[in-house]
Amino acid sequence: MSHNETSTILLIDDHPMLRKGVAQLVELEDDLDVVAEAGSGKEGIQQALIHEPDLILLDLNMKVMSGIDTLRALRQADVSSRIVIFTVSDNNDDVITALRAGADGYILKDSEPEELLRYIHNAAKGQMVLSERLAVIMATALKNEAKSNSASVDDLTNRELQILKLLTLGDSNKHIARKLGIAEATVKVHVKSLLKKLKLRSRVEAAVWAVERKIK
Amino acid sequence: MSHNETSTILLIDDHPMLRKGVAQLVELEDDLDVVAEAGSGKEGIQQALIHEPDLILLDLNMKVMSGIDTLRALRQADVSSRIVIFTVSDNNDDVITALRAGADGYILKDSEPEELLRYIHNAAKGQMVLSERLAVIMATALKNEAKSNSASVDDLTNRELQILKLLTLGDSNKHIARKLGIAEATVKVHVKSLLKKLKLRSRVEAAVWAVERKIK
DNA sequence: GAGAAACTACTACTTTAGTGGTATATTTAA
DNA sequence: TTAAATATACCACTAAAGTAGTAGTTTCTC
Repeated sequence: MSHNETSTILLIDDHPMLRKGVAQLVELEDDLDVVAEAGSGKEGIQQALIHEPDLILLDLNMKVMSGIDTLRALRQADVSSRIVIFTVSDNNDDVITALRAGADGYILKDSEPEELLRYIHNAAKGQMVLSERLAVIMATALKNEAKSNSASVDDLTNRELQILKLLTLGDSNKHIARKLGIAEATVKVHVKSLLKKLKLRSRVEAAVWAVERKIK
Repeated sequence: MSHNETSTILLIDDHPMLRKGVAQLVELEDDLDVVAEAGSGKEGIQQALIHEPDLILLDLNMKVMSGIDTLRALRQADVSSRIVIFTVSDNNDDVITALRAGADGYILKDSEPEELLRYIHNAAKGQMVLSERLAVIMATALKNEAKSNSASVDDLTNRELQILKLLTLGDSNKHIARKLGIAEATVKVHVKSLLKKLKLRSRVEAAVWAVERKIK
C-alpha cells in the first residue's frame, strides 16, 4: 500500500523506448520509484507478484498478451496495486472495457510530461485518473448509450460468429453456405439474427463492426 | 550532411514520453546528437527546415498530420535528411507505402535500445535500415504481390473516396445518392469504378478495406 | 485548343441481400 | 421437465447491389 513516503511503480509496455522515457521522468521525482519494468503481459504479472507495487502503468496494445487480458489476469491474481492504463488508444470501447475490467485510470500516451506526473501522483494517492480528452469521449459514449450497442461478440452463437467472420471476408451468402455445407437460406437466417442482435442494418455494417473490434 | 563527427537527429513523434526515451538513449552516444524534437508533422517540417538534420526519426501514427503525409511534405520541401520511420505499425501496406514515399528505413518501436542505436548509427551512415521482423513481412508481401493491391486511397477520385466513406457507414446507394444530391445510378457508377480500382468484389470488401486502413 | 479524366445521368438486366413465415430436431437453461 | 434458444431448412417476395453500355458536361492538363 501507499505511504507518506515513496510510491512504487511497475511499467508494463512492450516498447522499451517508452519505458525508458517514463522511467527517466518518474525517477526525477523524490516520491516516485520505478521498481520494475516488463515488456510483456506475462512478465508484467510476474513482476507485479514479486514487487507488489503501489501503481502499475499498463499498455493496452501489446503483441502477445493484450493489455486487457493482462489487466484481468492481474485482478484474478489478486494483485492489489492500482492499475492505470497508459496507451495510445482513445477508442470508446477500449476505454469502457478497461474501466469495466477494473482499471483505476486511463491515460493517453500523447500526454505532456507534467500532465503524466500529475496523473501518476494522483493515481498513487488512490484517485481515479483520466486523460482530459477522454472526458469528451466518454460523455459522447454515454449520450449514445441507447444506440451504443451494449451487444458484443459474446451475444452471438458460434455459428453466427463463424458466419460473421466469413461475411467480413467479403463472402456472399452463397459462398458461406458452400463453405459451411449448409443452405444459402440458412445462412440468411443466421445473418438476419446476427444483425438483430447487434442492432445493425446490413452486412456492410456488420463487417465494419467486426473489423473495428478486430474479430478474426 | 554527415561527417566523421557528430550526426544530428530530429525526432518527430506525438508522444512526449517516447521522445524523451529515445533522446535520452541517443544522447549517451558521443557521435549522435538530438538537435530538435517535434510533436506534430507540421512542427517537424519547420524543425527540419531550420536544423537540416542528418537523420529524421518519424512516427507514422500521428493525430493531426499523418506520418506518411509528413514524409511526403518533407520530400516536397527538399529536405535532404535521411528519413527513417519509427513506429508501432508492422502493417504490410504501411511499410510499403512508406518506402515508396521515400523513407530510408523502417524501425519498429518495440526494438530493444541496442538494436535501435545500431539502426540509427547505420542510418546516419547512409545505410537503409529495416527492423528484422519486417523482412518476413515484406517477403510475404512480395509473395502475394499479385493479390496485394498496390492500389491506395490516392488512386480514388474525391467523389469515389467520399462515397467509400458513406458506404463504410452502412449507407445504401439510395441513401448516398440522397445525401450527395445525385442519382442512385450515379452512385452505382462510382461504386463500380472504386471497386475496380481497388480490385475488390463488393461493397462489403470495400468497407472492410477502408476500415482496416482507417479511412474516415 | 485538343484530349483525358472526372462527374453526372439514364436504361436494362442479373445477381445478391434481406424480410417474413413455417417447420423440425437438438440443446440449454430455468 | 418444460420452455427457450439454437441450428437447420424451405419458400416467396421485395429491395438493394452490381454489370454493361451510352452519353453529356465540366475541369484539368499538355
